Amino acid sequence: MHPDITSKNSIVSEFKPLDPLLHSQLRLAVMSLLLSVEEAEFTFIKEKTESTAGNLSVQLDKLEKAGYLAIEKSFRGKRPLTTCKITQKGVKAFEAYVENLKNYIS
Amino acid sequence: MHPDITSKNSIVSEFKPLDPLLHSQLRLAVMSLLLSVEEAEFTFIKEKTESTAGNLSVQLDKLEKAGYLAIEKSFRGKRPLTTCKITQKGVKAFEAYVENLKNYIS
DNA sequence: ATAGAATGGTTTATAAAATAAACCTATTTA
DNA sequence: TAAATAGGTTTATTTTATAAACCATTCTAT
Repeated sequence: MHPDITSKNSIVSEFKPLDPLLHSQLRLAVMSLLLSVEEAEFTFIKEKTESTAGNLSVQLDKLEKAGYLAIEKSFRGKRPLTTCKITQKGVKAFEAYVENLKNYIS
Repeated sequence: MHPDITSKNSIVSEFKPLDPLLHSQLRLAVMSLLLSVEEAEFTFIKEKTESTAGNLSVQLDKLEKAGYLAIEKSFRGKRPLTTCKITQKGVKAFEAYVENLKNYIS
């Protein structure tokens, strides 16, 4: 990792792009939550993030499609149960996001 | 500031809403930049943030309308010159944003 | 047994945002 | 004097975020 020497700039770490998938309040909250618990049910996430079911459903889909979450659908007794876990890819992405973000807020 | 005791929650600082005006890559970069230099020209900001003029123009307007920036239009020689400063309100908002954000990323 | 409420979501529609493209006026350069 | 450059603004387009409506099943109370 040698320093960045371009015609424009000799300093690294200006404002690097922030992963748009993570730069969203609800998705970021979901990822943050799942980093701390490693597994959570839909309704639990919904309560903790104070989101609506519809919004959460959409955002979980996006995170899953990006490979940041693994989502399992099963049943608890007779009722549907959606369980979410963060993936290693998700952890990496989150960490990178935080690193980049620091250059904006420090 | 006593602890938050509601029917829902006895813990403060879950995921507080993030000021949508600041939770935007370009606007956040602009604010960050202006916090460090306290005054900057349009073209300087444009270069540092690697934004297009159109996008920057729109975002500066929003920040000004929110009272986060003071924008002065003048001339340097014969050419138009737009100069931007962060306001106290802007500083406060930025600080609050960062405080809230920390609960998401720590 | 059955009407109504609750659970656990998904799908679709709407509003808001971000971004890019097109444009404008004046100025400088060839 | 035509073309390029500076310094932007305005408008149009694409993405996002969010809310509203919906769906299937399951409980609950009568």
